[in-house]
Amino acid sequence: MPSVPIHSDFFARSVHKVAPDLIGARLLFHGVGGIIVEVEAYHHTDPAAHSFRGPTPRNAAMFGPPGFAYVYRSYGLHWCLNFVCEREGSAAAVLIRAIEPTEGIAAMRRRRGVADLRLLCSGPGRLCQALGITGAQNAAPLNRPPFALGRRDATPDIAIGVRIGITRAVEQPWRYGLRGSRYLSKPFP
DNA sequence: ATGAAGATGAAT
DNA sequence: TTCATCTTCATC
Repeated sequence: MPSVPIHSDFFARSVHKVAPDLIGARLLFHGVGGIIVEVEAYHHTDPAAHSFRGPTPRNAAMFGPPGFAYVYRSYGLHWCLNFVCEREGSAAAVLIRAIEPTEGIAAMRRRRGVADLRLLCSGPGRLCQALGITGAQNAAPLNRPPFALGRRDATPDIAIGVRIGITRAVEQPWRYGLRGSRYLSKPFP
C-alpha cells in the first residue's frame, strides 16, 4: 500500500526538514505498520543526541549514510527505531515515536498482548514491539524489504513541541506530530 | 572494574 | 510515583 516509495535522497537532507516530512508517511516492517504520527529530531550538535559525544559502538549507525535504521536498547528492555539523516558522518537521526496502526493489526496485538489500538504503537518502545523490530535491524537499509516506506500524499496539519524525556538539552521545538491524532505517545500542548 | 543514568512503559 | 531491567559509557 505504500504509494510512492521513499528513497535514500529523502533522508539526505537536514534532519529538521526530514522529521516533519515524515509525519503522515507510511512505515511497514514485514507488511506490519501504519502511518507515522509522531517523531523527534536529533542532531549531533544536540547534547541530548546519542551522537553528541562522538562515535561509539552503539551509535555507529548514526554516523553512517542516510536512509538506514539506527535501533538502540532503551532502559535495558525496550527497542527504539530511528531513521538516519543527512550526509554520512553528520550523525543525525529521527526517532520514530508513534504510528497509527493500519496493517497487520492482529500481529501487533499478538506481540503487544493488548487489544486497544491506542496502546499498540503509541510510543517508541511500543511500536518496535508491535512491529517486531529489534537490534537485529540496526543499520538495516530502509529502502528495501523487510522495510517499506511510503510518501504521504497530502501535507498534514503538523504540531510542533519540545521532546519527551529530555531534560538537559536546550528546549527547542524538535518534536513533531500529526495534530489531533489519537495515537500520539503524549498530547501536544 | 565500577557505577550512574538512560530518547520507556506498565503498574500502583 | 515507582519500579522493572540492563546496556552503555565515562571514570577510576
